Amino acid sequence: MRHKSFKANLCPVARSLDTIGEWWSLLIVRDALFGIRRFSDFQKSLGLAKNVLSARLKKLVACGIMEQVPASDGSAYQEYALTQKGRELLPVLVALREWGESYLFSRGEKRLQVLDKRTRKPLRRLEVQNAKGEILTANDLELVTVTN
Amino acid sequence: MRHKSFKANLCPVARSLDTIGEWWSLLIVRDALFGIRRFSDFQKSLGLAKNVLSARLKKLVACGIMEQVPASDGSAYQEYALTQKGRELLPVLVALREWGESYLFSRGEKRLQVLDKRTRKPLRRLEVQNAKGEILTANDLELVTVTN
DNA sequence: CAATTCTGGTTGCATGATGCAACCATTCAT
DNA sequence: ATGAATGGTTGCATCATGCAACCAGAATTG
Repeated sequence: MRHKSFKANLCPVARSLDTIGEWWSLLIVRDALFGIRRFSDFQKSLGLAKNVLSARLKKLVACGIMEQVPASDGSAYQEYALTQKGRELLPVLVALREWGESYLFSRGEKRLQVLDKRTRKPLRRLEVQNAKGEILTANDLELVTVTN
Repeated sequence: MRHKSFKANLCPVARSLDTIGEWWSLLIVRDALFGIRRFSDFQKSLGLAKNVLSARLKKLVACGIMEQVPASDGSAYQEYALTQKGRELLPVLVALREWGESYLFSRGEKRLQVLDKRTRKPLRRLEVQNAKGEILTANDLELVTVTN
């Protein structure tokens, strides 16, 4: 059943999910952020069906999140690289990672963690803040309709 | 076709998506963060099929993201409220919102924006930072396997 | 109090999404 | 030249989603 479209939705969350909310899309972006570029490498890393991978990559290219570029090894193949639009999904992936780390692993359970490459230290935790840097919860927020 | 399970995945992103990556789940959490509690209000706000809403709410309760509580108006009905685990999805929703605001609306197009209720000002933008507060890109990150 | 409406679901079914496996054309390596 | 690697496409079965109808209990209205 075709998903309901949020393309015309006033809410940016809904529009984001319309673009990257399908099963597998964010995992493809995650892998691309960590350097995967080849069709077969995405397929091997994720273990998804090639027909679905093909469809997802096509959509990510069509949405401007990824682009196809000549292979970096000089061969005749093409690779998939994130655009700036795609790279700016990093906070989404990091937020998902932090929530998952906090709540979806048992103590002592093996997991993949992200570190700052240079310092080998964990990242500072993402916090929702106001303009002055005060940490906010959902209760501190309101929704308004704007046209900027 | 049943989605591949990421329950045993070492990556927290994959585990998060296993829990909240189904179509509609994050929009339900978004609405709950902004105060919706009743089955019919979720259904009206989102416009999704009642059978899917019912299944999603059941899963969110089973995963400990939401709980069923007596209705706040004293009637015999139940409401759905986010747990702390659910409320801590706020940065995920804010990150999705920011990306969507940046890339999925045309200039001048009407949209819903989140403001700090007290100051009426937009939020500070989420940034991926290291422990010292330096802003990082994906190129500055590495993945390691840990057991903490 | 009875009738009607509201609420929170459950059920049946059709369409599209995902998973699996096979197939195929081009490119690369030996 | 041959076989392997690469990047897909295709066919089909199983599940996910959307739609609409149905239903039981609670609440509201006259």
